[in-house]
Amino acid sequence: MSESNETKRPYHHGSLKKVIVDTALNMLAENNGWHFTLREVARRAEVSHAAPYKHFPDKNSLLVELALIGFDQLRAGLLMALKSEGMTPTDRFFVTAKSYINFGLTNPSLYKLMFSAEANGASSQVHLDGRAMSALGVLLEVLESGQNQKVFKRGNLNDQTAACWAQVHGLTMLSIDGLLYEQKVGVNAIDGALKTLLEGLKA
Amino acid sequence: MSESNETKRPYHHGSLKKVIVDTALNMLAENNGWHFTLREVARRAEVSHAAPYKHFPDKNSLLVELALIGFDQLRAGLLMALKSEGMTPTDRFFVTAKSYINFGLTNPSLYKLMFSAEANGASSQVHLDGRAMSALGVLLEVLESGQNQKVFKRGNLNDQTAACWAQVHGLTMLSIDGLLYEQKVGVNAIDGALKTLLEGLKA
DNA sequence: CCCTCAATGTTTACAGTGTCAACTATGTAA
DNA sequence: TTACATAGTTGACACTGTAAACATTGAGGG
Repeated sequence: MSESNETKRPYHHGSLKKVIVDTALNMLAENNGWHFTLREVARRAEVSHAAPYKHFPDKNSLLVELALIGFDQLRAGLLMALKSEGMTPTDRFFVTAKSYINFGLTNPSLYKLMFSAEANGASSQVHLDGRAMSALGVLLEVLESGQNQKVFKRGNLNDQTAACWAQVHGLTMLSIDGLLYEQKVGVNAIDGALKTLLEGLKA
Repeated sequence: MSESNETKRPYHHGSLKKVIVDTALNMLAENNGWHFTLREVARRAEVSHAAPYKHFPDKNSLLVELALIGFDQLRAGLLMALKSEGMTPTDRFFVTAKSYINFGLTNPSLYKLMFSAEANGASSQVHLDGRAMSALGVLLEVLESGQNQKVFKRGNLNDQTAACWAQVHGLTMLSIDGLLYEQKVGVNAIDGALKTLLEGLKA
C-alpha cells in the first residue's frame, strides 16, 4: 500500500535541495532544538538517508544554510518593524530590540542554531557573511540616526552597538531557555532591562 | 603489556564518581565544547564504557552535575574579585562584570554547558538550584549596595539585574563564540558595552 | 534517433554513540 | 561463613553521520 497507488515521485526529485531545506526549517519550527538528525530530514522528505549528501557535503553545510536563512528572516523582521514613519529614536530602539527578541522567541531553535558555534563549524564564516552582518546593520543604523538626531549620546557608536547587541542577544538567549525567572528578575524583565540600557544611551 | 606490571586498580574503584566528574571537567577544559562522549570519559578513566551508569542514570545527569560545579566556581570567582576593600559601586560593577565574563572566557565549554537548555534537560531545575541562584545573587548584591550608596539609580532592582545579567551573559556568549568582530563593534567591545550600560545605572 | 555521461537518486557498510540487560567480583553485615 | 547490595564488565541494540558502490534518468552530441 506504500506508493503503488500514490502519485509516484520520479526518480529525480527535481527540487530536493529546496525540499530538504524546507523540511529542516519545519523541524526547527517544532522547537526541539537544532539537533535533528539528517536521516530524519531525509525520512520526512521521503528520500533515502543518503540523498541529502548529493546536495550538501555534510550535515554542517545544511545547518549553515539554515542559519543564513535565519539571518535573512531576522533582518526582514527588523526592517518590517521599523517601517512605520514618525518614530522617535527611542521608539525605534524599543521596536528594534523587541522585534529582535521576538524573532528569537518565535524561532528559538533557529535562533540558537544561528548563534551556535558548534553548528556553524569550527572555522565558521557565517557571522561574517553579508546576510548576517546586515541584520546587525539594522541595529547600527538605528543607533546612528539616534545620535544624529542628538537623542542618543554622541560618541563611540561601536560601544553602543556592542551594548545593545549583547543586551538583546543575552535577553533572547535567557528568555528562550526560560531563565528569566520571576524570582530573579521580576515579571517584565525584558522591558525593564531595555529601559535600563536606554538610560545609558540617551544624551 | 597492558596492566600486569602496573599497579592494578582493585575491581571496586572506590572513587569512580569523583574520577568521572574530574575527567569530564578536564575534557571541558580542553575547549572542545561540552559534546564529549560518555564513552570517552570512561576510556580516560580507564573503566568500561558502561561503568559511569553505576553513578549517573544517564549522560545528562553528569552534565547537570558539571553545570552546578560551574556555578560554584563562577560564584567563587565573583566573590574573590570583590574581596578587596574600598571599591566604589562603579568599581564593583566593573569588577564583577569583568570577572563574570572572564570566567566564561576561561571556561568556555563549561560556561556554555551551564547555559545549555539541551544539556540541562528539558525540565531543567539547574538554574533554580541554590548553587546557580547564588551566583546571580552576587551581582544583585552589587547593584543593591550601589543603590543604597545612591550611586546607582534607585528604583527597580529587578530591571537593573536583568539588564546587567543579560549584558554580561550576552557579552560572554558572543565573545566565547568569537563574534565580537572588530568590524562590527570595534576593538574593545566588552569595556565599551559595560561603560554604556553603566551610564544607564548611574543616578 | 541513439548513446553516452553527468547528475542525482538508492543500497549497503562501517565505526561510533547512549543505553540496557546479563553477568561478575567484592566488601560488608547477619 | 554466607548472603547480599554495590559497583564493576561484557555484549547487544537501535541509532547516527558518512563513504563507497550501484542504479536510474534527463540532456546533449554523433
